[in-house]
Amino acid sequence: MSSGAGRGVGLKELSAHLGLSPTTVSRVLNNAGGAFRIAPETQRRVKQAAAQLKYEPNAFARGLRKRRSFTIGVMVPEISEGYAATVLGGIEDALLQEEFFYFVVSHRHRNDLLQAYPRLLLSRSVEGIIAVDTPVHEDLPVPVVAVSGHSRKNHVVRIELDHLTAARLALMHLRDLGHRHIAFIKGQTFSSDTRVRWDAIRRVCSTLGVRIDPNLVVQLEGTAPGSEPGHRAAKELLARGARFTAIFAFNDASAIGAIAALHEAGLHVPRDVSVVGFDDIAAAATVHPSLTTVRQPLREMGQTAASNLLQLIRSGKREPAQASVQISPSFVRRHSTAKVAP
Amino acid sequence: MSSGAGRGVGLKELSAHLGLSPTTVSRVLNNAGGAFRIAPETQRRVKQAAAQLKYEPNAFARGLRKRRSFTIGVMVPEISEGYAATVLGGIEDALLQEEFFYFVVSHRHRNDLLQAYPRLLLSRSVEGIIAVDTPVHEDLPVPVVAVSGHSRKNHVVRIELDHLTAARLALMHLRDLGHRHIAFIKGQTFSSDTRVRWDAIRRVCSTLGVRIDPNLVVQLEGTAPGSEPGHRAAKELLARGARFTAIFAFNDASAIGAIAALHEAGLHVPRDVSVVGFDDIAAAATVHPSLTTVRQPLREMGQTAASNLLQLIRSGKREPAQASVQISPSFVRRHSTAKVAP
DNA sequence: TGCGGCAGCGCAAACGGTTGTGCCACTGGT
DNA sequence: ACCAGTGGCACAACCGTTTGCGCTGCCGCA
Repeated sequence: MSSGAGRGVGLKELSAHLGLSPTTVSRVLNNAGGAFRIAPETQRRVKQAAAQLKYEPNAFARGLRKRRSFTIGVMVPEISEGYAATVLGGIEDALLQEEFFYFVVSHRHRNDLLQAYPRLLLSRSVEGIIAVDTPVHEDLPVPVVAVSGHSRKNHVVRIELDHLTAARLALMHLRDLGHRHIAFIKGQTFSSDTRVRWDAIRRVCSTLGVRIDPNLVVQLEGTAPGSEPGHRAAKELLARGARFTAIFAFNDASAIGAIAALHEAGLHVPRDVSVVGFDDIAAAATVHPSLTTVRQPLREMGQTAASNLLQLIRSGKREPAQASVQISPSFVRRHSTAKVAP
Repeated sequence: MSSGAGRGVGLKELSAHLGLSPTTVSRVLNNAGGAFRIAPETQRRVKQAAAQLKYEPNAFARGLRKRRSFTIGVMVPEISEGYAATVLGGIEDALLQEEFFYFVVSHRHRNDLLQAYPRLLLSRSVEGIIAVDTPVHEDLPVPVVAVSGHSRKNHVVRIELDHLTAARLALMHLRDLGHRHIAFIKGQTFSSDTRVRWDAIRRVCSTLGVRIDPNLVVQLEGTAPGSEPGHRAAKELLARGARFTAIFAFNDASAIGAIAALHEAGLHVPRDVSVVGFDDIAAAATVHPSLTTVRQPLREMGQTAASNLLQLIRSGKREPAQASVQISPSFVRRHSTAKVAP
């Protein structure tokens, strides 16, 4: 009854208990002690009492007054998918040591949610937003960092893979193994990485002198998750009858589907056809044969996104120092690629 | 300049724009209109202006006054792992239609974080907590729902798989295929499901008349993620030299590792040995041979957890109506099991 | 004409902290 | 003995919404 009906002790109770004003207690606990000349002995008493009574400042009141929430919002297509979850892991790494929390929302490509969520997040007073593989339409009053979202907005920092290096890693590997007839599985049109990754492949191919046969290029179709679209794409490739000794797939899931299709056609991987994936998802190491792939350091991309956002928040400026941060892919050689048969 | 330095319009600006008091506007927007006799025409004007000026109430001020946050906290071991991410997807399904947001924290089995996070979440005024595969030590002043957390706390609602049915599905399948010598891979001691799942297996075995040979029981060891612990466990099993025709693994990851070990030993799956996994992770469908497994409906478990928590929050009582909610597993038959050779 | 009643709205005090400014007492210099 | 300077703390306004209560008219009834 004495300490009120609310949960925990408030600044009122604490200061009454100490015989001080809320002002003084607040100043001590916020370390305004230096600037505001509170007696060292008083500071000691205050801190001790706060610890003893387990005082926790009310986040609402503090946020209201200071106009800070120490919270950011993260928009992802779907949290349950490995891509987003891994990036979130990296985001969390960077945030929690700075005492920041985050809200996550999955828009599932629904347009109404894509419109509504930024506003809802803002009404929750987030201090910044990270958009993971998500387009940002509106101009927002807080800093925004995009991971793999190729937004044209010029005040949005983009964290993106160095696709040129990625393409080079895969294609040089295949070239060094002797492959000359390489087939490509492009991503679905709605996927934000499709275009930029394909552009990179074309540029690297022309640099390396690798010819791209239009007859050896297929595209993933449909929104089905997993390996099914890749399976279909590879079947179409086989149906065309053109000769090829290697496939560079858009991602690991489609590479796995392609391998299944090759097996069904009586072809052996990697003896008859080598396959290179992209992403290095968990399954890449466990499928048979294990997948040679270009690894996207998703966790690191999340970390980079979060620390960049925190920097923008601290600086108080919405305008970033640099509009884009490139992340380097690495190459994971496993057992789905081999020297081309003589 | 006119609308203030703050972000977005506030109740002040909106009411000034309308020539009304903040009181009236607030009442209309909160639908206290019926009780508080606001003219229908006025209500219309208010709502229209609010929509037009994109007014969003400040969550801090509202939370401060109403002592509600419309936010819950979710504790998981590690957000980037598929298990947690899938459960989170279900949680989100149930929360967002109720206008609730959630904070996620990953404790990574670190004891200091396990202690600190509940307090931190509370200081953010969460109205409830969902603990996913996470022990809850303290007695918290908000409702708590545990997913696969074998907590003894009696005021915590547990959402748990019906392990008895799960064991029955797998063991009846193996029995019907003719298997009599079944090996078991138990989970790591720190995993919360290990004990309860093993208990279920023992009970079902005795019901079905299946003998458990202690020499055919091994245990996962180490915190390494992925299939490595299962690989080691299966090697030990083989080293013991006892005859078996099937393995029931603790989870899909260890089943995949076990299959690799069997292959290395020159055994064919499923011709020589059948393998049943648990969970139905994404990789289960893509490994070779694809994995017969007991599917845990993780997303549904997340949904159930969230809607139960919301109910507790609404009721204002911390004490649940029922201490435990059982979720039914299903059985996914793929290609890692076959009839025992005659 | 007087008055009760109600429809329609506003006043001001919360909620729990932070912060610009002011007040008091003491100290030391001259 | 007087005043300036400073150390140590408190006053009160403020952040943006909600909410108990009260105020103003106008209408109807006697």
